[in-house]
Amino acid sequence: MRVVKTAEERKNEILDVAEQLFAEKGFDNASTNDIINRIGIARGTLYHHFASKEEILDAIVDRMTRQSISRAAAIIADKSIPLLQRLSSAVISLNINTGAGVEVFEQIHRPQNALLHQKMQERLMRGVVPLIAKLIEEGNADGTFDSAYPDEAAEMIMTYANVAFDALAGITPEQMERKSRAFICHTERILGAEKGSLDAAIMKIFENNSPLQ
Amino acid sequence: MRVVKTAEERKNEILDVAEQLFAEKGFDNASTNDIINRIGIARGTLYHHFASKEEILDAIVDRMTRQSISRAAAIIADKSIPLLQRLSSAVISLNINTGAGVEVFEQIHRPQNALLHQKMQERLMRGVVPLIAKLIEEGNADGTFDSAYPDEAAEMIMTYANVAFDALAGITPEQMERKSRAFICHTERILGAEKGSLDAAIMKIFENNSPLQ
DNA sequence: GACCCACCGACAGGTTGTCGGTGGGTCTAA
DNA sequence: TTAGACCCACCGACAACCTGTCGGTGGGTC
Repeated sequence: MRVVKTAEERKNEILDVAEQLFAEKGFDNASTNDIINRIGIARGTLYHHFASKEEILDAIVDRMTRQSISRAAAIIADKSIPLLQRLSSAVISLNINTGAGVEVFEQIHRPQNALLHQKMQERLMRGVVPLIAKLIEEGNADGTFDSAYPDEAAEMIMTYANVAFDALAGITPEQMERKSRAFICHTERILGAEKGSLDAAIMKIFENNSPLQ
Repeated sequence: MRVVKTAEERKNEILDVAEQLFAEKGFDNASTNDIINRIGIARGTLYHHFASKEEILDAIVDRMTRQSISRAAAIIADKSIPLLQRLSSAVISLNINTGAGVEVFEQIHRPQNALLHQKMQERLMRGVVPLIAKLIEEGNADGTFDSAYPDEAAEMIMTYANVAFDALAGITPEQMERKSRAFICHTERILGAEKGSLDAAIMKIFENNSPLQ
């Protein structure tokens, strides 16, 4: 029996299942047959809504990053929060949670998902770096920071955050602690912030019970 | 007429052609048929020497990175060269030339080669970061640097160098200049080196006519 | 009752990896 | 010096997938 849905409804259904499958098996190993079988639609239906498998991937990346970026943008724009706390919250929000569930997020970093990972990183970077750079300029103006290269500083900080806090598999809490401390220290230095100032801001975030969103 | 070669000879032949093809068309778009046709061997021959297409990719990554890493290691170990110059030379040598020709190197960053790129980066990082970290410790001891986290500092610097100096396509010389200056400035800050000290060291390298090797 | 568009599924043309068999080169023994 | 045995690089047909195409169909709406 043929089930008809609106294009948008069906598209989202396809993206949901594809996201699941790409996370489970990797982009290369998950086939379009897997997708249509799990949904129960025909081959032609899938290709009626998406021109190619890669277009499905792009749509997923779009969906996943859009949410993260707009959340970070909201944090950054909220001038009622102290500058250093806005910076920390934004960076943390991007790396703790990328919009999807944790299992999905964990699987992204397997070699089979290199393409997905690269596309997500590129998209995230393109969206967030300019926002962070603005924040750094704000800090330059009020004396919190002393950075001659706000854009490049933002790029370096975000790049490292993205890459370094990727492969968390099999890391001990002590290693994680050290890694985080090092990241904070280096970020302070890059921005020319007072030593310990960022660290203090982060502490304050975690004192409030809602570190994110 | 059947041509017989030693296993090693044939393996290298396969890797040479595969490297060419992956660079030309990308890992996904270059098929094993392309490889065997260009060489003029049968399907079975290729799979007699390599268990899978991915194993071929791994072997190529291995070959390409091994050379770069050992060159950087040689520079770093040469204590007759001033510390700051060793650091600069090593980092530059890794990013200017990754062992292969320029055309090959340029193609690595296209989306189709995400897997190759990721594998190369991981391998390069794993090989080089410990060496740079040792160098930083050396600088800590003699007062050139002041770094509480040598490993993480090395990781951050190398990560950014790898990622940032990847997508050079369509960048103007001015942008490149600015990007490089920013990178040098941030590296000095991360390492706690005196301002301008790294910059001076790099200038000296380029005064001698042989900046690399 | 006509029209639109989501849906269908067979099919073409490609892919990777397998497997039983073959023959060139070498080593040994008569 | 020659005959034979053996090893292993080589072969190519084949199975089992894969992605993307296309002419056709029917449910819902106007």
